[in-house]
Amino acid sequence: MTAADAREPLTRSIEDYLKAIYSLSSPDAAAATNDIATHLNLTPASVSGMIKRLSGQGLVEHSPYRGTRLTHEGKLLALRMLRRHRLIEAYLVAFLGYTWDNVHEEAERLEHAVSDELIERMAHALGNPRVDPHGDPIPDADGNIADFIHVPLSDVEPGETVTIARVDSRDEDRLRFLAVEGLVPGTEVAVVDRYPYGGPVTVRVAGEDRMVGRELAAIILCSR
Amino acid sequence: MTAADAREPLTRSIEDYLKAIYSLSSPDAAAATNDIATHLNLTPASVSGMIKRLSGQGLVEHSPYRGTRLTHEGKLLALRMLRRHRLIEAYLVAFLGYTWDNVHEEAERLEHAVSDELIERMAHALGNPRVDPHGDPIPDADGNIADFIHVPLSDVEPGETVTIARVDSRDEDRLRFLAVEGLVPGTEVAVVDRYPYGGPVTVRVAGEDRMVGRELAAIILCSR
DNA sequence: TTACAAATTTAGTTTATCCTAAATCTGTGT
DNA sequence: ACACAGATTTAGGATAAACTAAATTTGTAA
Repeated sequence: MTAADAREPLTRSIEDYLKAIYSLSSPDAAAATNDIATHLNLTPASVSGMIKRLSGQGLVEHSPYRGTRLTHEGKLLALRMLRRHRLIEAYLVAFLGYTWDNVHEEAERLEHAVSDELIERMAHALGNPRVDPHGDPIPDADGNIADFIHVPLSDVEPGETVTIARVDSRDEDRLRFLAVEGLVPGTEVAVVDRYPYGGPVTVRVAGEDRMVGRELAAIILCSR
Repeated sequence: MTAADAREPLTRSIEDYLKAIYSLSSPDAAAATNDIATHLNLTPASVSGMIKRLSGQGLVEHSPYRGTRLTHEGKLLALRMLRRHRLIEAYLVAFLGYTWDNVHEEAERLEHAVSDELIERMAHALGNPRVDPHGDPIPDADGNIADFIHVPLSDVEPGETVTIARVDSRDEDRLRFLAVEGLVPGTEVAVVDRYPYGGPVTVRVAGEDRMVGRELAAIILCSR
């Protein structure tokens, strides 16, 4: 049984549920109904109803009151959506003048409308990138996704030099601010100092010292 | 009252109805319910119901049993969809390796998902083309559409030389055949002979004589 | 002019997806 | 051990957009 088997058509709504459940569950924890509802801006009651249907379609496993996790098939479909979303973002930034702070919404709509063929053509035009403009890994067409190990900038010890690999936020204001500060994936930063108790981190970027608040430092993921 | 005024959100289905009514009506003739149904692959009863709703939204005018035509606002929205569809087709062919015979379906889905911003970015990347890969005129962002005057190849007199401007078909097989024969927009053809009673037309293309059946000749629109 | 076939509309359902309100479960703190 | 807050599910609707079947209108052919 693979994701390519015959199955009822995926609606936009189902695709969104699968993505949400993917991002809210982990190998050890199932996704909570309430969290899914918050993530999708729906009421918990609506989510309960839909999960019953997804479960009937074999896309999720649901233990009442305990949470929901994706089946293998559901996970493949979720990864397919992730691939679409991230490739679309990469394409829009590379070829159509979008910036990393304004691609999310566009990709959110397009990911439901593009064909597999178009996605693969975009991937080809981009040279099969491994990450999107935020540094998020792009699953391959078979649903394999790289599992990079990153450290939040807020956890890097003073004295260390790291490279920004990924920024974990879709908030337009934060992303614009980070771009202005030069804190984007690929940039090398040296941690100069770190104030205790949630204080800011001082980093040296392109020869200049900058202070980065803990809230931001926590979403800037780095590789050593 | 312009199309930019506050109005309920356009659903995919409404957008499709507006396009269908646009293409099935003319200044003098309203679109027939049955024809809309055929065009959209729905039952006439469904169309009747939806037309009532569109009428309530001020997008169409409906005289029961006599047909439906677009209001000014409805027409602007239909032209907006046409612009989207045709620019998407042009973009996919120019930048992503699509061919004129396989872009239609992809554009049909994307046209409902793209933002105005993306459309204008694609238009810019293309250099604001006036026609799509089939030679269909692309409305501008204000809803103005060129009204080219063309002659079907089947009506061109032997001895005349014309340029193919537009091909009025979305059928993949026909389009592929025409591409192989070199009968695409921009090509100059000389009509050598024309057999009576619906017989084929003989044309000279790129130094070679070809026979074109009337069915095809009728959808090949030419300018003199 | 009438009678009928074709076109259209109305009436009544269906399915997907959402909602609110009410009922039920679960784990934690005393 | 148990009571309660918070999480979840169930029950009962609403709306959008289809459908089928039945009723109605229209134009045309005899």
